[in-house]
Amino acid sequence: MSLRFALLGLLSDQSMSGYDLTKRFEQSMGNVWPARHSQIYPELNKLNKEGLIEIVAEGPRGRKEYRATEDGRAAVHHWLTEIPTEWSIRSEPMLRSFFLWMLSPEEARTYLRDYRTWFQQRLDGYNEIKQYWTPETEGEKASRVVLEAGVYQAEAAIAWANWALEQYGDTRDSDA
Amino acid sequence: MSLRFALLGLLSDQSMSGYDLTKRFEQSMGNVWPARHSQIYPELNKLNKEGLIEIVAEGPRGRKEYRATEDGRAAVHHWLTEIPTEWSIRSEPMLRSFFLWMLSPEEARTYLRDYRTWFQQRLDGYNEIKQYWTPETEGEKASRVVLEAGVYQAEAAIAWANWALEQYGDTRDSDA
DNA sequence: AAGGACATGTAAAGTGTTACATGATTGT
DNA sequence: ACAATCATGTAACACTTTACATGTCCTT
Repeated sequence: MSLRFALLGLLSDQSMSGYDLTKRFEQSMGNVWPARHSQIYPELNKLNKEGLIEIVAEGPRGRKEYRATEDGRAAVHHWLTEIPTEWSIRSEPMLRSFFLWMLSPEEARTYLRDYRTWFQQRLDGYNEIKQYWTPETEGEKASRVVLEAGVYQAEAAIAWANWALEQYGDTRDSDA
Repeated sequence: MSLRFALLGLLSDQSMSGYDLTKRFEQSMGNVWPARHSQIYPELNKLNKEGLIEIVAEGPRGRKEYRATEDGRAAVHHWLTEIPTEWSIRSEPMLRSFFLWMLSPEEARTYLRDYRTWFQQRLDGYNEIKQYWTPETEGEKASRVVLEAGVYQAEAAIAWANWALEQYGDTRDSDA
């Protein structure tokens, strides 16, 4: 169900095509809710048939630009306020960490350094965006708040990786 | 693919039945990779047929206790060292946060307070476990390291929620 | 004129959830 | 005896990924 509300929410803020939405998922949105174009396009057609979104413009190459209807925005509001949040998350990096005991200490440290590096790059990317991006729409202002969550999470992930590296016998601070 | 390695990893540390594994997922493992018994039992039968796990004991009510074979442990090692990690995660709470601009400030604050409360309860639970649980097997020692990741992340989530509450006009520190 | 980006779609396979289904054992 | 827990399984449906499929427009 979440994908449809993700699309409705994005189309409540700005009108966009499926192609634009796909890029959005590849960039920011996919960090918390991945989706491919093969899932997005059929869902848009469903939402359109249900009257939750409407076509506001057509462009070259069959491009269709959608925006959420009043019903669509109401559906997002209902979801946010009445439908209980699914709190549990799915994280393969953390799943893998449960099994670090099956690796040699050196292999485990390699994993933890990769983990740290990945989040460090995220963090660098987020800070870059913070520096050069000025949110304009209401949706972008909220995205800016979520971006900050990414910063907090990445910093926590890096701090944990450093702590875990000590547990796995890392004394140096290589690749920090 | 991840579920099979989660099961193989758990059964590399301790022999367990599908029922035991299901409880494991309801407790610790499900925090990072949820799974129900209806997914676990068929996967165990597949792993058994493939020779990656074997039955070590049978008990009352058709209980079957499994453990990973040498091949099974090798499969986990291969996964951890050779198969690239899927870094992106799936988090409905963060997805919802993208759309807080569609709520009234008071509704947004309610969501953020619920968010903070949920992570605070997680954190309390984690600290409780840290206090009374002494890891014994190698797998449990690694789980202890992952538990610490939960602590870091919950603390970061709470810190972010407090920051976000300020953005959404919260001055008091209610429900902290 | 050619390559890359734009643009949309479907089909098949794989993964995950909910609901259905059954029965044995243990503790009170 | 009854209730709770233990214990396993399947079926239908929903969601997600990968692969297939097609064609247009823009820039150099």
